[in-house]
Amino acid sequence: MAPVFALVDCNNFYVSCERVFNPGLAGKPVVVLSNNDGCVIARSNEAKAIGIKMGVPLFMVRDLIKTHHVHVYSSNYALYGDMSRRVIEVLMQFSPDVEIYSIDEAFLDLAGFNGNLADYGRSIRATVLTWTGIPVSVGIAGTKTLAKIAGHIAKKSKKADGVLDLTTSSYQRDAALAITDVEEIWGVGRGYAGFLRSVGIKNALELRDAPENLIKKRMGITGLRILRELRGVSCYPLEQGPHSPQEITVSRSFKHPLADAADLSEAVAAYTSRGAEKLRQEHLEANVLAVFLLTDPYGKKDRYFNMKTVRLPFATNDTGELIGYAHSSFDEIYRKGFLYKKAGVIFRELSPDNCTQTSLFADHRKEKSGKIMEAFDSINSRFGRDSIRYAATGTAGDRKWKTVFQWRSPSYTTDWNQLPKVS
DNA sequence: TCTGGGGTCCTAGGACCC
DNA sequence: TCTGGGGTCCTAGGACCC
Repeated sequence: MAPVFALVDCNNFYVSCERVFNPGLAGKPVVVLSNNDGCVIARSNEAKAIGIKMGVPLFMVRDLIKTHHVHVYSSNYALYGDMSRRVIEVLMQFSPDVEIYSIDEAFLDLAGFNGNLADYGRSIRATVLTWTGIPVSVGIAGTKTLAKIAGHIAKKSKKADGVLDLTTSSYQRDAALAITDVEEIWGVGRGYAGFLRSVGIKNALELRDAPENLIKKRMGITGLRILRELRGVSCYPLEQGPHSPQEITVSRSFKHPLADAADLSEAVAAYTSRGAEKLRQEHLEANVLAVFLLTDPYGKKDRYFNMKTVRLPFATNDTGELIGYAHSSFDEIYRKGFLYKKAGVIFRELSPDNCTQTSLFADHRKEKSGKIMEAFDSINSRFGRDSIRYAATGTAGDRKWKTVFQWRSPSYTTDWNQLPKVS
């Protein structure tokens, strides 16, 4: 059976989430910002039309925002994560095989579907909108790369109105490829686009018809796969089921740079603690831990970056143990005299937390740690994150490294105290 | 004079994604 | 003054081994 993929992509997802709970934002320019309200990471169509670019630092568009009365929100990941889960739930009703690709995108396997695919796509779009309030676009094709292209056109084209099926006509498929610039192709970023343009390949149609060896030479196996997917040969199957991460990172920039080891080691402890929670959530343990520190990468002078990686004597997800190792690593890379802008912790070589055979000593240690961590997590899940935490993550009221969210909307769906009020 | 070759593992860096 | 966070995969090169 020939594969058929539908890509369902939430339009301007974070902005759409804000609009669900604040309908007054409809038709108005809206942006959502990154951590510390640093950059614009989501824009409504109106904000795009004004010329606010993706990823632009807030201070560079202050004037635009003021003159056009743009509504500004800090990011609220608790809200977006919950809305994403709701969208996925709806999609599950349309196919038993759904791959959650990112917070705002999913692939559906529609290979077994008998009927009009475009109609089915329109039904998906209408249902998601009714049940969650989130507008989506749907692209349907024989490979994931072609489905991405279909989705992209579905979103922009007035005629498509949110849904495009490229499985029915090769004429239509070629037309879609011809209007897709190389930089819009999934897997082609700035580097590859520069190369492709330098050899005269400007759009997806020209890439599809390019010689394999030319592409292979400069873009490796990745390039070859893109080319084949454009030709309709599916190279990326639907990936389903519980996926286990290869690594877990927790890192943050600081609103204001930090110099003191005391502040930085608090931040490192807090990131380690958050990372350990993620490990336990995934039922994983880390065998390797890395800590890194860096100064302002945009700064001209006194730049510093360092990372220390250590292999742990036992795989663990115990917060206290991990903080101990993280602090030793931190001590090795911290240098007095620099202004640090960011710190982070990475866990690697993750193994399942159930079946590690170690030693008698380790088994005893693990049993104790497991019970403590279980209690720790259940308290925080019941009373909110950080209801209890390790003293190493800071006890003073002013933890200088804390991320700033000046314009955060309430967590309408995940916090009893912040439910929307109807009056 | 003539100085191998292949495999594996690890790491760093590049490129890309949302 | 003010510039996010968290991932994946691939490749090249070095170390090491036989």
